[in-house]
Amino acid sequence: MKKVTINDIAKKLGVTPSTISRALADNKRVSLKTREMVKKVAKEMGYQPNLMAASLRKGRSDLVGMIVPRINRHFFSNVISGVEEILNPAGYSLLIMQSHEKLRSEVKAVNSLMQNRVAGIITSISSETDDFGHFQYVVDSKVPLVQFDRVSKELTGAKVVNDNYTGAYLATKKLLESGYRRVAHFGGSRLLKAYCERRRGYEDAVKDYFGKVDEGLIMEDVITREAGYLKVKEVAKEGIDAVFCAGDYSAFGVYEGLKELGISISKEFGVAGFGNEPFAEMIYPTLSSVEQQGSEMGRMVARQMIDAINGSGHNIEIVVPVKYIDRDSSGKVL
Amino acid sequence: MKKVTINDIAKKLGVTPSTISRALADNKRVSLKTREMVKKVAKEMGYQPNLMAASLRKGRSDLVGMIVPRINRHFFSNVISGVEEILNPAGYSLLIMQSHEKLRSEVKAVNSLMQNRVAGIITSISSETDDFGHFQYVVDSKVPLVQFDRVSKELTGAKVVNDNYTGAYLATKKLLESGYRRVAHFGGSRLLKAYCERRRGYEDAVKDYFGKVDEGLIMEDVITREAGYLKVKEVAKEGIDAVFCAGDYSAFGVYEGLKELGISISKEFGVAGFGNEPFAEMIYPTLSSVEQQGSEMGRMVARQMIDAINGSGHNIEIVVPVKYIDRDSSGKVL
DNA sequence: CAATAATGTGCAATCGTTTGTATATTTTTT
DNA sequence: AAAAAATATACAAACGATTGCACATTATTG
Repeated sequence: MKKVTINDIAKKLGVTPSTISRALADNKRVSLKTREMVKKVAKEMGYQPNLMAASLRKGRSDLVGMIVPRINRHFFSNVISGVEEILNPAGYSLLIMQSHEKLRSEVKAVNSLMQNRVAGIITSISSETDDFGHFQYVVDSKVPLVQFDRVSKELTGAKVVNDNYTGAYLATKKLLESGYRRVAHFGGSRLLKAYCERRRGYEDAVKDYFGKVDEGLIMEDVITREAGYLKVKEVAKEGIDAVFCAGDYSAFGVYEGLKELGISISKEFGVAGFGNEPFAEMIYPTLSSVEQQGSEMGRMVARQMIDAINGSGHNIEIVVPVKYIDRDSSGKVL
Repeated sequence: MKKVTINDIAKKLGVTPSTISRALADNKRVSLKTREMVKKVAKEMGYQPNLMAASLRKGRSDLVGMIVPRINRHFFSNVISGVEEILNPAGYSLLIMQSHEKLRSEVKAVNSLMQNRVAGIITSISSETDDFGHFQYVVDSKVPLVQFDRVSKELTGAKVVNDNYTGAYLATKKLLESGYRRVAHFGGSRLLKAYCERRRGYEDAVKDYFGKVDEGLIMEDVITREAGYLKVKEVAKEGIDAVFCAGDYSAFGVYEGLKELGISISKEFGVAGFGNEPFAEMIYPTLSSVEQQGSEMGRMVARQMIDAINGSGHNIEIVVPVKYIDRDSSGKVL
């Protein structure tokens, strides 16, 4: 079963390949009659265009590359899903690679994508990345680069980020309004802007309530379940009665620590997380958290990419709203 | 900044493009000296091979297509991750599409991948798919097809599935050994083999224990959280004292139902799930479940694909072992 | 030293499209 | 009815690599 090409169709119809090509592309330069005939015959013959040939000739492909730290992370897989949702109907296919948070892998991925002559690259930068040469190369090559979540200001092109600030602000505010008085913050790495923003949201909420922030209540790099567990056991006895965690996993660690200490979550100690992992509403008590709307973010990212490919790209930072989800862990009413 | 081609390198070195091509491919027909020189200059000039041109000429690309129902499902994203882990170092890139459980999308995805002349297609069939013409077309086109998890015997090529049977058997067996006497089964669709296998595992475990199976204890299509919740409220009063669910989500629904009914999980009523979702060890009491080892499965799938691409593909079904994880929900010792 | 083999490189066609320009045909305008 | 404009199709050169075959040079052999 040999692959049928436009030349085969041309031969069968007694016209030239160029006419076939134009007919299939609905070019008005070929008569409507011919166009219909060509399409009919093409379908009959089971013609499948060879996108590689087309891309080679056109100088760009219909592939969009995407590099994320890990595919199997709730947030990232949601973004991917959203991107795909928009990109596919627009005629693009997604080439996905993961960096595993390693700069080396990221560089390799970029090269691989560039060799495939992708129409653009979407990425959320690895946490290890401190040199942006590989991405700068993308930009210099005039290949659209759209960043999301973990973005670098050093690189031009569209950026799409969550409204980490507001999410953190709202989560913290609710803890304060529920009556907790010494609300701590378990943050992430200061190197990642997302965490800085969450911290800022926390600080401003506290400031707006008390007029000042107690720096002693802020702990950095407490982002894993284990870290949350250890840290809360360390500080819970020091008069702290609530914590806003920069991630749901550390919040769950806090749950474990508190249970071990015999401290009642919600009644005696408020907790809020960030990310709204699926388990947030399944644990007891249910965990207040901030939903990141990954799919929505992915859709925005995809739209930016399409614009950029079409030459109407903007060098802007888009902030996607987040949703604070109030559950039992942050209300004293339990 | 114009893209540099092998012709540019050839011109600079005063040789022909063919020599460059061979040198870069480490062909012994060009002298070691020349090869090294070419590579050095290529690097200096920032040469990035054009994979589309190469693929066009060679008649096949280094892209592997993958179609899954949903990217953002824990299990699938793990498989993708595993596939990528093996395929990338081997020089292949992954083109991912989701079917959203729709036949139409699946067909579109297949066409899109075929047009991109992928070297092979990996897929887990949509639950809606009852016609396999699109995949048969892939097989007929001699494009390797590797199926996983949701496979069809109608299609030739490697298949990789979980040992659903054993996982279900072990989970059920543990419930019986813990002393529960009327163990029900909340299963999935009979159309999907995976669920049939889980049911079979349940049945055999019960048979081995009691000598016979009470068909009345088996409920089909109870796979969502909502369904589990409703069903357990309906049947818990009928003397049932445990349930093996074909999925963790329905198991969680069972938790909700039981809590509402005031029935103590584990002490009075045993529960086991399937899938080992992240929340399984975070809920109270922790949920016994069967881990599917998605990444491992992905790695196996990728290896099968590489074999198939290299012409040494087997038309076999590989069974990947699962891991029963015993937690509190299925022991009366709580 | 002639004949043969081995080695390294060049030539040119090819993969399947796209597209600028040319040409042939038809239609419209004056 | 001749000139101009519009329409439809053909021609041929790309795009950037790969590869069978030919050729030239050097090394090996009898």
